[in-house]
Amino acid sequence: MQQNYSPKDIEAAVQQQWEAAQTFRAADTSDKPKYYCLSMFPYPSGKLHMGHVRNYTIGDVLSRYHHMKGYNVMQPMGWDAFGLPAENAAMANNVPPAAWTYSNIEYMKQQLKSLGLGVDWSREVTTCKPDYYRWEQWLFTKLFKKGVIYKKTATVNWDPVDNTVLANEQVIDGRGWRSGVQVEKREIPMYFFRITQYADELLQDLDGLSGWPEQVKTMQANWIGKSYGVRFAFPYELDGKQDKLWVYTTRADTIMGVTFVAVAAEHPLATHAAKTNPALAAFIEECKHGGVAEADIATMEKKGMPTDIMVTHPLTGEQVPVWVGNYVLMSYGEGAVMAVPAHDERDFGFAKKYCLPIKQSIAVKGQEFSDAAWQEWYGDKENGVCVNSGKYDGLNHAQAVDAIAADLNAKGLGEKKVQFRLRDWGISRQRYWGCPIPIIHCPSCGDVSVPDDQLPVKLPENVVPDGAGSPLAKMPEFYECTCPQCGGKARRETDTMDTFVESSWYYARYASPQCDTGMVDKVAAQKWLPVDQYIGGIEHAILHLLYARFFHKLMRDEGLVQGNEPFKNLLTQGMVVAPTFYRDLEGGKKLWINPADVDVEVDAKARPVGAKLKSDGLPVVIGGTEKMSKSKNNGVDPQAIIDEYGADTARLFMMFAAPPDQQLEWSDAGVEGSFRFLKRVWNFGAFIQQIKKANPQCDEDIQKAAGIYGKHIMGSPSHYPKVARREIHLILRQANYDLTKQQFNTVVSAAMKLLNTIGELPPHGKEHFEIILEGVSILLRLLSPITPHIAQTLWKELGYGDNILAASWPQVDESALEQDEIELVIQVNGKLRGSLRVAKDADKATIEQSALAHEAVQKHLNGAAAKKVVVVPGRLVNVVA
RNA sequence: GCCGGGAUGGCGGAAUUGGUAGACGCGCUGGACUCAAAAUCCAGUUUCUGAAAGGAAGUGGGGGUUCGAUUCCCCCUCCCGGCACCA
Repeated sequence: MQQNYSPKDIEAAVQQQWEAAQTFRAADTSDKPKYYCLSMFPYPSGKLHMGHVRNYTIGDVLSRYHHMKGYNVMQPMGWDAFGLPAENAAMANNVPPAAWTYSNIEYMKQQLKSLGLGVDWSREVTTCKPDYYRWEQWLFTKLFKKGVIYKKTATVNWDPVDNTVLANEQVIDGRGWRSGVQVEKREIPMYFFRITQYADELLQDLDGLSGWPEQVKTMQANWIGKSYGVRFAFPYELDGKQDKLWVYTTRADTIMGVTFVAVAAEHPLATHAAKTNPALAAFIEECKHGGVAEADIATMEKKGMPTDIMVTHPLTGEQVPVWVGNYVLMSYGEGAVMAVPAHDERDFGFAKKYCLPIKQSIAVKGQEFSDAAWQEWYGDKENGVCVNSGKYDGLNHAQAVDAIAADLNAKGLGEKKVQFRLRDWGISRQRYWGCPIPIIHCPSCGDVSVPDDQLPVKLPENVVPDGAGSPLAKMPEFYECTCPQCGGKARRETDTMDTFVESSWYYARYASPQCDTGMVDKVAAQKWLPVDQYIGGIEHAILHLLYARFFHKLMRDEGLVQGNEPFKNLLTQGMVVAPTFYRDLEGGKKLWINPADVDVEVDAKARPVGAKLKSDGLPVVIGGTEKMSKSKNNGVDPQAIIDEYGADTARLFMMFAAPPDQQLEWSDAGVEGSFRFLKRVWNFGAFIQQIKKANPQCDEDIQKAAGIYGKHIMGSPSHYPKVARREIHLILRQANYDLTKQQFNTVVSAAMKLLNTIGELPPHGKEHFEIILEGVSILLRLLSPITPHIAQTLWKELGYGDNILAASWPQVDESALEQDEIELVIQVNGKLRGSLRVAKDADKATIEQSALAHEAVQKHLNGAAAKKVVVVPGRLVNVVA
């Protein structure tokens, strides 16, 4: 065993042992219970970032912990390989996305291996390879025939200069990122997954996901947004024809307060009115400008313009004006809304702006209705009752909705309706680097899905896109084809699928990654699914996780998988953040400087007072602490950390710096602290080995061997063996408890305390030495999932066994925890005033008496009698003066 | 704007879920070792007050419940994630 801790040597050696022994091959047949541990697979962007390191370390810790607990663990890895960045890189470097992607995968795979992850690489999955996406195409054709996939138009961001559809990310302040020109909304045909058909099930099944964080379930439930309301119509006559304008509302009780109706710019009524109204036509044109992102639409200034169309209020018969509003979305609900300024915040603002009438129809007892008071109770569902509402006066929310829905129903103008906020999932993308949609457009047969025997529809891999629409649409050799039904000339669909489709089912593919007879091997899927533990960033809380849950249900309904949910337990990890530094440049721009190139100056109390660039010694501005990103140049390259300190240090720091679900702040000093701890572990191991080389059966030899080192490694001989052993097992108990909570930062704390404790017990003789050996064996096993290389090396070197992964997980010896006397805290009026030692089984009366007799209590009572004494067994006594 | 989180010493964080606030680590200060530095080890380190013993304040801000609140309730501020074509 080397005297000095050299992670480079031991990590490479241990990784070779694992590889040679195929330690992490997951057995399809095993007597042990299975544990499928899945981390969200990476997008192969080029190199690993800290977020990856954090994600995969958490997964590896859980995998190794369960391995040692006796589970048959499967931890697979793969590549979410289709996506927009590959096209951007292709354009920048003139390399086909395929070549760029494959070379990134090659490099990142080496990086993942150097982290020492216990991954079963024989199950690797790459989504841009035909053997993967062919099954996605196969499922598409099944669902298309079933009607779960259908075609309709949808609104996209259109760049009128580059003539291309833009992703929301490519729209900056309403302008195309390359052209700089204002983007427009455009309607194009797309294929949709009918996810709304599963809305109720997706909502209800959240209740069964006890292993998911509440916040994620709440977000998903709100996203699905089930609401109970009323769909009803305003009849109208236009050009001599009778028609109805439909709206949906959850506040039918306010229907008597309607003073106008607002429709989307794309609504047929708006289009009709604009024909004879140039100003309105111009406004509608203006509404087309800007992106489609909901956040932009929700925060933009609410604007509107009247049409000359009037519709009839379904209950009062009054004439109500129709306005066009830029905040009404055609794609949501009916594309039209009733407006009740008195009882809706947005309508109120709109009515004030355009001087539209405000008609109160709800009142809250004891409260005056006025503009000033308005915000307090305008929409009060709980306490409000109808007023100025004729026959509905005095009814509360629920009663009024019932009565109004019944009356609308009787007139044939409406009914109660459950509605979801969730919209169907549009998956067509006008991009090259994605999975081709397996549809053929035939002039006589229409849209025909590609037959099984013609799958996969392969994506050509040698193409460099040019940023002006999909290159596939310019490749006759790709799109020219014959109709599978009539054999006539036809055109292949050139759109590709949303990359969320690939990531919605990869977890199932890992069960049988090489299966070439189906999407999954049903037996293997049944064995491994559901995923026992899924780990990934909180940013995926809604979209990815909802789509994957939806896909699981689709696959279930195809008979491919069993069970209703794909992920039993979910851990959402926080982001990795770092400080930012910059200098102001001309034109308001900023030059972002990497933290590694900056020296921070601190005052006597270690508060940062300024920062200087290392290279020129001149000041830089200290920015905020933000998510590591290229744009803020505050990323720390994990490879540099691994090269300098080793994977174990990187992993240890990641686990120690913050609980897994919270944001993690990068700190160079913290990394050094982690490294220091591992050095101390190593040095202590070397020390123990020295003693063991003497005769460990003999007290004198142990003492002599300890003497060789001059002194024991740390601390003073302050501990009696019984106290030390109790401490060791108390620490272990805490660590085991924290592991069940998946709170790894305190598990690391426990390991540090453990080393401190055993380091303070000098090996003066056999009894002490045996406790130290027990403590070391617990320490190494606690560390093993987190820092596997050093733990394995010391485990073997110190003669505990050949393979620490085969060792059992340490158990608390309850008998070591027992003690005769316990210490109670004494409070007076809830404030700490002293402590009291009592027998562990002392009764309340005795404790009360001793507490009242306590010097500090006497002092604070100042001669008066205690009003009350609260005794919390095993914890404290509170005397109320 | 809507939905979901978060805020505790100079810093990252802990507090077994209503019972000793600040575990563990970083940083800083002092000391040992050294010709010196690094490394390592030892001691101290919430703030104010005090020579000390002690006392007081204190978990983003304001209110409330309780013998007792970082923890529960109400209101507010700031920061972060998501918002359907980034992944």
